[in-house]
Order: sequence, then structure tokens, then C-alpha cells
Amino acid sequence: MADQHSLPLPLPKEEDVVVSQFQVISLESIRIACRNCSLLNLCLPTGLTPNDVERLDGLIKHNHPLHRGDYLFRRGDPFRSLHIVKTGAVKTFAPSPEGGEQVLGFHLPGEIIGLDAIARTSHISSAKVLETSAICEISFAKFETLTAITPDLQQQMYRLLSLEIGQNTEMLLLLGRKNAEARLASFLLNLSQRLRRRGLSPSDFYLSMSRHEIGSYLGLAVETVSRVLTRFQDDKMIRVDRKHIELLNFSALMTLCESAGQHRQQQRT
Amino acid sequence: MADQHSLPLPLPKEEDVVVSQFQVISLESIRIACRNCSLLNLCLPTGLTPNDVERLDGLIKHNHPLHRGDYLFRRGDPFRSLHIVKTGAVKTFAPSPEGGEQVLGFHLPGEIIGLDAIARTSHISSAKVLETSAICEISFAKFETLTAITPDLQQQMYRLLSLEIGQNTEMLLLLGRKNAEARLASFLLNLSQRLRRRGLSPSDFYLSMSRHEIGSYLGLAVETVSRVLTRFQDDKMIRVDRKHIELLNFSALMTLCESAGQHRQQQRT
DNA sequence: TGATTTAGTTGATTTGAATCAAGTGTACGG
DNA sequence: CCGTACACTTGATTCAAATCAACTAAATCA
Repeated sequence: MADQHSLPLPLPKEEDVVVSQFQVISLESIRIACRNCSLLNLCLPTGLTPNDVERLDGLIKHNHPLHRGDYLFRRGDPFRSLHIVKTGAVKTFAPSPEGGEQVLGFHLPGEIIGLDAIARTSHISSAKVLETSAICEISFAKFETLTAITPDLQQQMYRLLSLEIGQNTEMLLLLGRKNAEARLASFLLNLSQRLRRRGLSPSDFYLSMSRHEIGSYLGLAVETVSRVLTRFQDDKMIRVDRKHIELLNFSALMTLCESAGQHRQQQRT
Repeated sequence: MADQHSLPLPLPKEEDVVVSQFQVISLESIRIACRNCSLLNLCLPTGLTPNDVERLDGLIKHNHPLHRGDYLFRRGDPFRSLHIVKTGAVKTFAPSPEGGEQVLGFHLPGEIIGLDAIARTSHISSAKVLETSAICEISFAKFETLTAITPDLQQQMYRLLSLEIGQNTEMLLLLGRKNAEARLASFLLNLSQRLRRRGLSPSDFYLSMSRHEIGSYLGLAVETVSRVLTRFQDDKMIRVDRKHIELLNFSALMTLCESAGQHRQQQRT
């Protein structure tokens, strides 16, 4: 899905793996663990001493790269480990009985997947790879034991769980109050910000998810997503070419986000 | 607010405090700490040894009862402690610049408030008391230190944070996919279930929040909340009299919840 | 390579819920 | 106890976004 957008980069060797549109890693390199990981400052090890990182590192299992459509886990699977996106992108979703999916989130490198299952014995959501991705896996039981003797790691874990809650809260605000334009604008700016933190361009990127998935995530119909993107382009706020997005006018997008949206404005309760 | 609905119970003494429509506690009793708390099996101490409970207990600060409209904290306040509802009810919300409020959650006894602020220095939401409530307060710094040397408590904390994430996820599903009827039905059943866990009637209860607050929480206009409740009553699924709610037909409500709602049904992505 | 499927766009129409507008009943302050 | 304010209800109207429908362009595959 991503391959056809590759910029002219050194051609991958046979044994190498294309993990995203901008990145090619050798099979050797996926064996590198936390202490050398480029996500050191985005991921679990953030703020840990080199010593602690090494111990954490010992728990991480590096699976073979997964490809578009592969599952990390399915709803109902027993919960045993957390998954961390190393490269690529993953979506989590709630499968509906009729075969449909409600997308719950898109996950970029350094983001942890499966936090909602800690309190349970099995997963309540499913996770699927959007583009070829390298995924770290960490046994939660072992991890929990390690955090019990590593205060910094425990603190970091609280931080991450809390961040997740805060992000969900923002999403509730978005779904509860914002109209279609504000939702799309928020979505694009959020993605942009997360890409920036990863050292990628915040204004020029490729979407690894379909319009349908975006719609599902934002509570909108595909047609609405399409129409609003076109409108944004007509208004010179963005440029769209299929999955390629360029953000041209950040402040206009931000203004849209803040506009209360759907309902003129919140009344006093 | 709750007082006028009180069932014929022994009249409270002058120094006593009415904390909810069904419960009157003496000022003395609010000094009772975790080890005697009726929420022992719903709250933080769940699964802890008596010894650990005692240590946790030492950190808990019991404030004076708060009354309707009192703030636990406001957005922007420095985050220092977690709050736990002991009796009563609390709402959390995101204040909007124009003075409006987007309700983020309603919190019953045993539920922890402020988990979204752990990763930050200040609160991102505000919390206000809906009816006279007793609130436990616990310094997060001290608590964190205690969890670092109490594996069971740490585990419980992970569990609670994860549960919160899972609940938010359900809310995302609700806001993203469900129509007005499904939202109200979910709301009523959710409340019912939480009351049952607390030993209260799951089918006959009083709402401590206004229609406006329900609407804000569910992403609906007040008028819609009112209309749907009336419709439910016409269909004999519930009986409503102001804040008094009786659930008459659980299975009908459950069926409504599951109906995909707004959109006929999710398509494959 | 051409055929078929799938993703995305665009337009027309419908519709569920918001908004606007009265009205009623309950709570509350003097 | 009365008057005012506020919470809630109910009806009429509007509107944003869903649905329906048709079409185009990619992607996939035989």
C-alpha cells in the first residue's frame, strides 16, 4: 500500500523489508532492542536510566514484520502481552457481529496497543496492521514484575495509561460536539502533530488508512469524509491526492477545530 | 436535590449529613477509613491484604462533605491528588470558553476521579459535585511511592487505569455509532448496572444529574433527551417522574442498545 | 493485457436530531 | 405564601449529514 509512494531511496536488498513509505530496514536491524531504538524517547523507555532500559529490553520480543491486513490480536484472544508499534501503522477496532468494524484508533511508531485489556483476561478490541509494520511484543506479566522493582518504569507506565485516558477524552469531546469539518480538521492536525514528534514532515504525509476507516473513526460516512476533504482543498487549506496529504494552512484548520461545530455553542448546564 | 425524594428513614440528627437519597451518615462515620469502608470491594483496596489496606488507609484524607455545585478541582488546577467518591455523585466536564460545559462522565461511589491528569502537571477537566457527597482524597505522590513497594496495589492501579480506558472506548462506540434512543438506553442500563454493583436497586433510582447534563454527556440536545425518555415511557420500557426512573423492560432496552443505530449498520472497511 | 473488483468522488434525496418557540410545572427566594 | 426563575416538556421548523445512486479511477487478478 505504501510502497508505490516511495521516494527515490536506495533499493532494498532482497532480505530487507520495506516497513513504511519512507523507511527501509534490514532484517538485522529489527533485532536491535530498546537501547538502540530510535523510539527511545517516545516509547516505554522514556526517562529510564540506561540500566533500566537494558532490563526492559530483555523482555521485548521482536516478531517478524507484519503486512497489511495481518492481525496483532482479535477480540476475544487471551490477553498476554502489550504490543508496541516500532515502524508502520496499526488500527484498533471493535468488530461488529455483521462483519463491520468501528475503528477505535490509529497507532504510530512508539505507541502501545492493548492497554484496554490489562484489566481483563481477553482483548475487547482487535488490532490490524495498516501497512507493513514491525511490532515489539512484551509479556505483560513479566513487564508488571519489572515495573514493581523499577519505580521509574512504573511511573512511566502510569503516565502512558493516563495519557491514553486523556486522549480518549479528547476524542469524546470531538464526537460529542464537533461537526464534520471540525472532526476532519482535528484528525489531520492530530496526525500532523504525531508525525512531527517522530521527526517526519507535519505538513506532507501519506495516509495509511482508507477514507472508510477515517469515517468510521470519526463517526462520519465515507461520502462525508470525501466531500469535506474536497471542500478543504477548494478552500486551499490542504492539497489532497488520493492518500497523499499536504497541509497548507494550519491556522485555518485550527480555527475550524475550535469552532464548537454541530451545535452553535454549548449552553450552560 | 436528593432530600425531597428520601424514603421514610430515621431522621438525620442535626450534626449528621445527608449524602444521598438513600443514605444518611454521621459525621463520625466519615472519619472511618478504607479498612471499614463499604467500598472496600469496589475501590482501590480491592484485592489487597488487610495490611496493605491499612497502609493505603494512612494516605487517605477525608474532607468535609461537599454540596451540590462544589468543585473538587477545576481545569488548570495543579494536579496533586486523586479523588474517590465515597458517597454521592460527581460529574467531570470540560468547560468551554463561553461558559458552557461538555460533560465527560458521572462518577458513583468507589470511582476514582483525576486519572487523566497523572501524565500532566495540571487538570485538563473540572469536577463538580452533583449531590451532597463525601470525597476521599489521596496524594498521588505518596500513593505512587506506596504502589512501588506494594505489588498488589500497583496491579490494582493498572487494572483501574485500564478499566477507565475500556470504558472510554465504549463511550466512543456509543458516540460514534449510536442514535439518540440507543444512547439513552445505554446510559440507563449502564447506570443501572453500576447501581446494582453498589447494592442499590438496578431498576428504581433517582438521577442526580439534569436532563441538560445527560444530553451534554451523550452528545444530544436537552429536548432530544426529554423526547426520547417520553417515548420510552410511552413504549412501557421505563417509567419517568422527574428525576425518578424505573426500568420496566430491560431486554427491550438492551435490544435498543445493540441496534447499530444512526447508520443502518456498519459496512466492511 | 483486459476484466473485474474495490476505493473514492460527486450529486440528489431523505431524515434524525438540532434549533427555534411556546408553554407548564417545580423549585426557590423573599 | 406568593412571585420569579429555572428545569423540563412538547410542537414546528430547519439543517447537517446519512443514505441512495451513479459514476470514475485505481488496484487486483485471471
